[in-house]
Amino acid sequence: MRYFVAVAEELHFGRAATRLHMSQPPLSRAVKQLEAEIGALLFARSPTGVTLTPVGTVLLDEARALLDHADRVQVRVSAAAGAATITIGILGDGADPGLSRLAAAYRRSRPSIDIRIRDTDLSDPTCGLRAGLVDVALTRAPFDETGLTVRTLRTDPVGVVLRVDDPLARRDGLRLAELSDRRWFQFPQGTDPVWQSYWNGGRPREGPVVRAVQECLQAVLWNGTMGLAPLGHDLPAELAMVPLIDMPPSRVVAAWNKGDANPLIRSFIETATTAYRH
Amino acid sequence: MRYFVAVAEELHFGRAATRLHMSQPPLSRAVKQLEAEIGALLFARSPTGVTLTPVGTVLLDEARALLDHADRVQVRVSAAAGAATITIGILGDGADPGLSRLAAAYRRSRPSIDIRIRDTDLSDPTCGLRAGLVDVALTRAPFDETGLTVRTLRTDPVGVVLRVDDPLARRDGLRLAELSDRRWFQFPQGTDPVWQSYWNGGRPREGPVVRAVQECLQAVLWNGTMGLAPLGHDLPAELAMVPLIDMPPSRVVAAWNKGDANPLIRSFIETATTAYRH
DNA sequence: GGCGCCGATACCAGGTGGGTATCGTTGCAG
DNA sequence: CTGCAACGATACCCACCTGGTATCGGCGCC
Repeated sequence: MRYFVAVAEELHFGRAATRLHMSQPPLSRAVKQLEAEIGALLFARSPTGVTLTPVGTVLLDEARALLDHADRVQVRVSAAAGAATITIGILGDGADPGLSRLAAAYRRSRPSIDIRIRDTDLSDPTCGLRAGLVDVALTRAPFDETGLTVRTLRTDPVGVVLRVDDPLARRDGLRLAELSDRRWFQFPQGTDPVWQSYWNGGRPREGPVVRAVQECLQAVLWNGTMGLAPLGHDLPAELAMVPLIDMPPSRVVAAWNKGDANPLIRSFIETATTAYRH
Repeated sequence: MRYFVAVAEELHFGRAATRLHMSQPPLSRAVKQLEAEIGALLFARSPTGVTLTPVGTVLLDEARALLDHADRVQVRVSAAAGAATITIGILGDGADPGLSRLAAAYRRSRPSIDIRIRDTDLSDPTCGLRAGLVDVALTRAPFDETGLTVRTLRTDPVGVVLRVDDPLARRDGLRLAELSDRRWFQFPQGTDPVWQSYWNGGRPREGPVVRAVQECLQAVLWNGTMGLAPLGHDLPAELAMVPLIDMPPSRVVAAWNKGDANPLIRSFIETATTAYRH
C-alpha cells in the first residue's frame, strides 16, 4: 500500500522507487501484484505518463487513511510502551554540520525518544555497531558491510592534507601516484581492512598510528606525514588541502545491523536521509 | 497483528494457532517479533496461562480497530473494482451434502460475487486447478499436491462397494488383502498417480476404465468389479458398502494454486472451513 | 530513422515465514 | 515425591517472496 501511494503521488515508477529507496522493477511488480489482488488496474500506463484509474483514485484515498491509521497506532502503542532509547554512534570527526541539524530534526519529530550519542575513534568505522554498542552508526564508507545495512547520505570528494610549506600544497589537483613516497598515518591493529586500505590509497604504508582526527592533523604538522580527508574539513592555518583526482569519493553513511527489530531505527534513518538532503 | 489479536482473544498459543490454521512455534515467534518491535512484552506468560500486559491491552484495542479499517478498505475497493468471479471445481461426485450448504453460505456472505461451478470427471482430482480452469477445487485427497495449497475439510472412512449378493457383502469389516483377487476399476491414462494408487488400494489392478461415479456403480453392478468409496455415499438397493479396516481415510479438501492472488479464494476457503464444521 | 526514456520481463540471491521435532518448566496425580 | 501431561520456547529446515541487476520493448522526439 505504501508503494502504491508513492507511485500514485509521483505518477512515475522510477521516481517513486527512488523515494522508497528501492529499484524500479520490484516496485512495478509489487504494484502489479496489488492490482491482481484487487482484480482491477490501478494505473493507466502510457509511454507518455502514468495516470490513476477510477479504482486507483478510490484506493488512494482509502490507502492514505489506512496508512495514517497505522502510523497513529504505532505512535500510541509506542507511547504506552514507555520511553525508548536510540544510541547513535559517530566517528571522532563529530564536526560534520549535517549532524546537529539531524539531531535537532529527530528530537523535534520524536520528542519522547531518548537519544544517546557515542563518539568513537577512527579505528572502528562502524562505531561498535556489531558489538551492539550503538543502534545506528553515522560514519563514512567504505568498510566491511557484511551483516549491516548501509544507506548513503552524502558523498564528498577526498583530498590530501599537507603543510602549507609543502611543495605540493599549491597544486590544485593531485594523483595518488604522486604521493607514493610519503609517510601515511596508520590505524591501530585490528582496524577494518577495507577502511584502512581506502584511507591508505589502496596499499599498506609506513607511518605513525592515529586514533582521532586531531591526531591525524598533529601527525601532518609534526611528523612529515601526509593524510587524506574529505574536502570541506576545517583546517588550521598551517595546513592545506589539495583535491585528489583519482581517489573514489568518500560517502557519509548511516549503518545499522541487518534485521535489527528496534523500530526507532527506521524513523531515525528517514529523518537522517531528509536532513542530509538539506 | 492478526496473529496477536488471535492470541489475545484465545489467551492460549496453541488454540490461537489452530484458529489461524498454522502451528504453534511460528506463532510464538511472530508474537515475539512484534514484542521486539514495540519494545515491550505484550503477554505475561505463566505456565498456568497467558495474560495481556497493559501494553498488550492498548494494542488489542488499536489492532482491532486497524484490522477493521483494513477490512473495510478491502470491501470498498473491491466494490469499486466491480463484480468479481470465482470458479469452483467439484468432482463428478457432486452429491456431497456439505456442498449445497457451502454454496448458500458463500452467496449469503458475498452476494455480489459471481460463483461458477465446474463439474469434472474422476480422472483429475484437482478439477483443472493447474490448468487455471478453476480457482478452487473442492475434491478428495490424496493427489499430487506440488504447487497447490490444500486444506482438509472433513475425513471419511473408506469402504468397498459390492453387490448385495456378494459373499463378502454381509461382513461388517474387511481388509485390503481379502480383496486382492478382485477386479478394480481404473482411471484413464494420465490420471494423477497418487490418486490412482490410493483408490486402487496401493497396487496396479485390472479392470474397466471409469470417469464418473455413475460409471463406477455400473461397473460394480454389471462387470463383476468392486470399488472403493467413502462411507456415507448413497447407493442403489442392489449395492452394499463394507468398511475397510486398513485403508487410510479419505479427506474432503479444498485446494488452490499456491500463491494465487485472487482475494476471493481466501474468503471462500474461510467459508468452506466453517460450513464443513457444521 | 535512430536514440533515449520508461515501464516490463527474466533471472538470481538472501531473508522471512512457514513446517517438524524436541526441550524445559510447572502443575497435578498417584 | 515422582512421573506425567500440558504448554510455550528453541533448534533446525525448506520453500517462497522480496529486492537486486541486466535487459527488453514500445513509443516519443529530435
